[in-house]
Amino acid sequence: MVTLKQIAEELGISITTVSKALKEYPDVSKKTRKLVRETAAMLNYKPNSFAVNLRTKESKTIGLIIPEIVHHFFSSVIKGIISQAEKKGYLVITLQSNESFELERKQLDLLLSKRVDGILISLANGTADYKHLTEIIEQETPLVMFDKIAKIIKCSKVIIDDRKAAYKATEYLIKIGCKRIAHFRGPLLPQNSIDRFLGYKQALIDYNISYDASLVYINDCGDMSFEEGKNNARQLLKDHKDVDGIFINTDLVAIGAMTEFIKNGIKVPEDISIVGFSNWFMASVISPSLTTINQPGFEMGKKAFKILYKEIKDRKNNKNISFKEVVLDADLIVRDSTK
Amino acid sequence: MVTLKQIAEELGISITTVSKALKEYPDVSKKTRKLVRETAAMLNYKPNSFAVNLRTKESKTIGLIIPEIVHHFFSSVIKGIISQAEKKGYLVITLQSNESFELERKQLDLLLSKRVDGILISLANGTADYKHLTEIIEQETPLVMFDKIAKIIKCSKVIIDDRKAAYKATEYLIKIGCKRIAHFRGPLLPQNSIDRFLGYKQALIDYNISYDASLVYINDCGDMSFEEGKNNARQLLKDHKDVDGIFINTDLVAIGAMTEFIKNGIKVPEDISIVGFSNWFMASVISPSLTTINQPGFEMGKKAFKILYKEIKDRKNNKNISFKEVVLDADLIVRDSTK
DNA sequence: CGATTTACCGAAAACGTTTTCGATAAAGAT
DNA sequence: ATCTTTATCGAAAACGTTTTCGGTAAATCG
Repeated sequence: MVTLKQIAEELGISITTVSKALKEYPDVSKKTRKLVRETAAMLNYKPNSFAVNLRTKESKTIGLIIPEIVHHFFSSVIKGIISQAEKKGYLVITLQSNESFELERKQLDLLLSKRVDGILISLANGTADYKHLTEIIEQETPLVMFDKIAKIIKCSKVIIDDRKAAYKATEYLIKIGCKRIAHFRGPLLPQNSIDRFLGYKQALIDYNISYDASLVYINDCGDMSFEEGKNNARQLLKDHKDVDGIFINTDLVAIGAMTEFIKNGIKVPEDISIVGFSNWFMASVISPSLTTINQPGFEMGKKAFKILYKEIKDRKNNKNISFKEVVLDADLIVRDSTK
Repeated sequence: MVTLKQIAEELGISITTVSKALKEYPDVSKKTRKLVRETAAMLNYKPNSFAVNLRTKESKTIGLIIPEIVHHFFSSVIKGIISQAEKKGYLVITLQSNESFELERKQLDLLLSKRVDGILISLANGTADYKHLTEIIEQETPLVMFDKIAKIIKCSKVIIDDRKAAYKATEYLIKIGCKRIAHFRGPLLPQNSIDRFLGYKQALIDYNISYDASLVYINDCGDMSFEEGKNNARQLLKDHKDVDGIFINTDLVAIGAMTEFIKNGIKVPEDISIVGFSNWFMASVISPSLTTINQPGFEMGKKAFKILYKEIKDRKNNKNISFKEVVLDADLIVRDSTK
């Protein structure tokens, strides 16, 4: 591997001058600058990033922790982050927490010891203790959270308004005439599930429909989502034959449920209207196509990186940083699963 | 950030001894070793990886280039790679080529200038020029290719036997009694599409069914896969009403096609048997469930990293490395879309 | 008791860059 | 001719490790 030293020796000048020539310093003559550039190109010189990192104390690398890679929404986010990072000359190291708090903490430690310039994270479902996050902030490593966040933590965040989106979904069901509306919700812990549930509940209340806890079914939204959807649908048919609308936490669960309804001779949307959540691409493709909330993963990833980038830059220039909280639009997309 | 120097000063000993104590060198007494460990823990010392990298000339980081992140198969591969890399203390930087040759080359350059310890790559569809790959090998950076590979390049590879798998799929259609078997193939370039087509053709020949080029339809397998499946199915119904079996390059296309058949009153599998490729998780979930070839993405990722890891280690110890070519099993999974 | 081994420690070089600060020579000003 | 400015360059320190190579003191041996 060719170094500055070798270029310097080749030309009989100092390392300093070579370095400066390559970095457009004003105190090196046009002639030597040209000369240096040419021989650098000739020798196929590439700066040793290890040395640059050590010297400049930054690696132009950020860390990313997500709960699960094999997931349409999260892989969209990753794509958004990487595409935006690339534009700014940053690379991204991806790790996954597998929805485990312990792993999440470990991965965070890993990233810190690698001294990434900043960290993007979407929390695991189980994360309720935030010490590992506050430590990062105290260490002055820029941190921005997205989608699955902890509201208490003082850092930038980019999210959708889950509550509002759920409200919109439920409100739509009400407006098309549904009287008895069930909800398949996610796990008890992540804020998103809670917010979606609260949005659902609020809409009912605002439109004078009494809230009935027995109409709320829980699922994990894990690997077995589709099956869970089917199971919940089956159970619902037993418990409440009068339900005419369901707002479901996740598209895949919704599709599972819809499949089960159709299999049992229940017509969608004639007998039951269904609204999902995510706008997973299969939602537009199945039959009947699924009315759902669009969760803009790609945009979320882009925005999250942009904010992180600004914080990294500001920190570098000793500007005081102010935390941002961006709420992305999550629109209702009406399709054929609602009448 | 606390350094070796600070620990040394705290204890009134040399940096050397601190470093050695932390790394279990034999020539430091139990007492000082204990002392050093304790104060290091107390001060929350973390080695500066930039300095370590520079000194040891390795970053414990590998690069990964894939054509597309938002894709079930590839995200499974990523997951396999990351999970395995983590076990060995490696982090992975992910980039995507977006199926563009130009981008692929650029990303490769990026990784090289970051001096990753090794590179994993799955080629873009358009890649036909391999200079950028041979350059890496000449630079002695370990490289292993997976799934979408270039056979000519001298490096380790992990793949499935696309041809054999396609043969199995087609053979199965023949054995269950299909007489007129169509094929929806992928683009002309990547070796996988070619091999799957060749496997299809070979099976026909071996079982004395004449190959009819008009029964082969092409699709891009891009974002519009589902639509392509529908379109091809529609076209097939116009052109060849006598077809009773189809082997389709990708599950999503297959599902699109199946949807279209069912919509037009063609019964699957009674009228037409369909075999897909990938074993995308929706394949088991739709109705009728899809017979398909299982493409083991997670295992492929794990295996690819394992091989890369060995090459990195061998290179470090100046052992001569021998390239491996691992062919993973890709079994036929029989479900309800074939009679 | 002298010689040799053993146990423990530290000085210093090296990795390759960036950046500060001085030095020199040429050019310009008076 | 002297003084000041400008243009151009390089020495050297620093970033924080790792590792080689001696060196000293204590322990062991004959």
